[in-house]
Amino acid sequence: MKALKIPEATVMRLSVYSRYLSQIDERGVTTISSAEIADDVGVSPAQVRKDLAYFGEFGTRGVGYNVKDLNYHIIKILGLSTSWPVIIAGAGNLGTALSMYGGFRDRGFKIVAIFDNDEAKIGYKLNGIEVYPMGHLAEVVAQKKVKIGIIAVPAAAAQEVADQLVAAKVKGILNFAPRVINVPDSIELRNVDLSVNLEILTFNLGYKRGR
Amino acid sequence: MKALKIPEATVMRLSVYSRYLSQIDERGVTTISSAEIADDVGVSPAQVRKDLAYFGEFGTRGVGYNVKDLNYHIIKILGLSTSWPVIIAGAGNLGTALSMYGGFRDRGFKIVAIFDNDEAKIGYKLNGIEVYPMGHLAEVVAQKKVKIGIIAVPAAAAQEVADQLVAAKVKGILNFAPRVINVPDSIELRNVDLSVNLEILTFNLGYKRGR
DNA sequence: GACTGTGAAGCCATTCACAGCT
DNA sequence: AGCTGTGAATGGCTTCACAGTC
Repeated sequence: MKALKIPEATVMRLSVYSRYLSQIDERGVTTISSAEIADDVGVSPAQVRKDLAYFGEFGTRGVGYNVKDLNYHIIKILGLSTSWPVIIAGAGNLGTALSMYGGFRDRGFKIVAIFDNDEAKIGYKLNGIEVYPMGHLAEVVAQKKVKIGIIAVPAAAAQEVADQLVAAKVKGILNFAPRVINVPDSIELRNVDLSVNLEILTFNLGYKRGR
Repeated sequence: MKALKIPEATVMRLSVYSRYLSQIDERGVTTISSAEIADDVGVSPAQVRKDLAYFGEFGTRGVGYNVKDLNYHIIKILGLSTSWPVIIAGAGNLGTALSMYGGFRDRGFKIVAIFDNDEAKIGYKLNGIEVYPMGHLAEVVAQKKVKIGIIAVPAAAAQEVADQLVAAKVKGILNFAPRVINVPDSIELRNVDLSVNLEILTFNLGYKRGR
């Protein structure tokens, strides 16, 4: 149970399991089996058990898992036991939507500031979060101990903003701009290209007729 | 070149290659090698060639690939040669952001309608796209020959909206609500959970110190 | 000489199947 | 009896290495 290499797919599923456990916890379910989890989130029962086995033993043989307890452990594994301050670069539609997105808040992320170059937007509050000029980025990151930055600017500005985030010493970047950006290896970069997902959909619709 | 099983990872990368090729095409680059593509998008050269090999031979040995030509073929493979009419369920922040997202339009997707239950929003135009009441969903889908629906409603309403999309006979659904939803096997469903991506980031920040 | 296309090898993730608990 | 935890087997994706072509 040491820090072996954890497949990224496993981490992704843990995140999904956790949200699922929160759901059923709200409904008052106290115990659940790997088979039920698997069924509801769409994976195999062995997969669920293997994923958890990377991190320890959380179940009871013959019984299953305690919902609250398992969720607590997964949240801890994912590093979500403490709240993460996050900033968003770009106060356009996507940046605004992300700043109001409940799914972040529910999971321990707190958007502490938004940055934009548009004079007209600066100083205003979006959903209670102040919009600062891009020039203040490094200052706010340092002051609020921000480790994660979200890029929600147009593709053309993405690399420049990424450079500023790196200079401001964030540790991780979530990039929503549909552009390949470069950062040092020491920075965790994840790209969320929204149209990639639509394109996989169109590919599948056209291609796998016989499944 | 029959319809073998294509790895989803391959399709995802093709989408990325295509966007990358569009980028360098704009800069006037006419020829490119698998090594350069690989380097810039962050995969191995052999990977690039294998991905393309599933669909044919698009390069010239000793030379490389013609940028425009290769991009044309990938776009065709992804099913993007013709424009896809798409609808969005949910006129909240996320729905609005998605309706204005340039990344969709650039790739051949056309948002033709938005649906919401909020009386106040109905009839208005968001970025030139009319907002209809949810009740009109099936009608608009049929009339505009919509094959793809995007779910951008709160988690609590996601399953109900999914059911309506299925009833309206869309073929594919892109779900942005952070909730597990169920649809018949014949429907292509893809989930984009925005916080999953942040959570993989926090996991990596906490876990893989020694990489 | 340079770079693609591809069988073979290697590696990693998922599934199987059963021992181990409760 | 039921369900977890896990070594072994399987399957699939990625990398290697080189033959083929320009």
